[in-house]
Amino acid sequence: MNFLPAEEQLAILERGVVDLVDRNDLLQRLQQSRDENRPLRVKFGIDPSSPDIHLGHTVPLRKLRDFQRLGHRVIVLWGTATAMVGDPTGRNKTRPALTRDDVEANKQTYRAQVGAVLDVDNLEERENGEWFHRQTFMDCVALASRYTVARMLERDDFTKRHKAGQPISVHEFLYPLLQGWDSVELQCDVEIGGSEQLFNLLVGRDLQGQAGQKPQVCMTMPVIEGLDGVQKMSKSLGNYIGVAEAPSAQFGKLMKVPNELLAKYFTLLTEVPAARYEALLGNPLEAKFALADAIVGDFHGAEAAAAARAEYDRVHKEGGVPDDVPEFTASAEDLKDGRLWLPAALKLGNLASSTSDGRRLVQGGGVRIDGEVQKDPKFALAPGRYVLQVGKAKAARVVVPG
RNA sequence: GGGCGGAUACCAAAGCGGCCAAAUGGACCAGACUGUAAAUCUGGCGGCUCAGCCUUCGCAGGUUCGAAUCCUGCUCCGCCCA
Repeated sequence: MNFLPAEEQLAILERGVVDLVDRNDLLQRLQQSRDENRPLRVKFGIDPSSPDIHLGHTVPLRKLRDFQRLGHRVIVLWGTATAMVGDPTGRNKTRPALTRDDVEANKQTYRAQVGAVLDVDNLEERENGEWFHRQTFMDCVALASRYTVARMLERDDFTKRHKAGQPISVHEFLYPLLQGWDSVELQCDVEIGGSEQLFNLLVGRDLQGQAGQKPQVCMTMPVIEGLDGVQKMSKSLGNYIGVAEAPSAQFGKLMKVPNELLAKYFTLLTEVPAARYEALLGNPLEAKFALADAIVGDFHGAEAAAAARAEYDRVHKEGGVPDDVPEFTASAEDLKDGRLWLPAALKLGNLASSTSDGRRLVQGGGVRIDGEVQKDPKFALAPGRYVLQVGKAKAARVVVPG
């Protein structure tokens, strides 16, 4: 492996980074790694606590890919043990307890999706269950003795909760220690995490130092906001863009990203050089097309991206009907007098959550049949084939049997 | 262990015997305006072929012509003291 000069590597690795503890240390290690022709060990922990990954997760994954491309050793650490503890960072609600089976199942789906960013053939995969599942309670006590309450309380969210009189469970103090211990077990040179993870990453440094290892470099990446532009991207908030989603779905969602977030999305989710996208930002619409092109192209290829764009244009510019409209056929018992009541059709096609909802949408003028607005809630479809649309993005094809 | 307070729709939060499917705000959905987004305005936001009806206000009973509102028990949660 021929490593690039350390400074060049650093320039690539620094893009988009929030915290880097510490920069000089990283530079030196890169230098040393090059001199000794030894790749750095770079850890990223994933708790398989939810089954899907979205663009937010890809931010650190992309950083790992940078490391991977530069010839370093990327370790994906599956938090099979920690997922069961639950990371309290930034949460005000207790996570639902996961079973080992849940964790394993989530891990498998995650894994497939991680491949969308990382070269999975060139990856060290580990699980912290390897060591934590076999340790005893006394090991846990020993680990807990390595850190003080005062230091734990330094963590921002602990401080806040403590001051606000909100409860902090004892096991929540354990989480950073477990995560930090992973770094000791794996002898990491670098650990990557979201910016809210900084404290946890720093605990790893301390524990490594105590264990006689050279403390790891900590690198944190920004947490990206989702489509609402306010809250961090997350599946449960419904403001996410999934890695596994279809090209047209991703494209459509990317076009809904708030303008203010464009620069951030470009930096963190694409490789478009800063000079290029900054020039584009003057025209947010064009910039957004470029963004969607880049990202969809990344996951699905340039051709699929172009097709998604063409479809987007057709639907949004010309008021056309999307491709791949799901089709469903009404059954005899859905019909009344041989016709299908429109609100019922909307419900059947998942365009409305209930017939009441469907009725309201119709009355509100949000429903089109073959492109024509139909505002009569009593309207019923005669036998035939129709395209039903609710708003711009939602559509379904219905077949009413004759 | 003792004392006090609370549980209302997706969230927050009014309501405290009929005028309550339940104020208000946020989120969300649709419409207008924009070829993106934002801002603004409008409508909607339990279910039902719906000018009407049905099921909701932690859970289970009860009092009343009538309960989200009163009573009893239960569950859960928060705060304070120890």
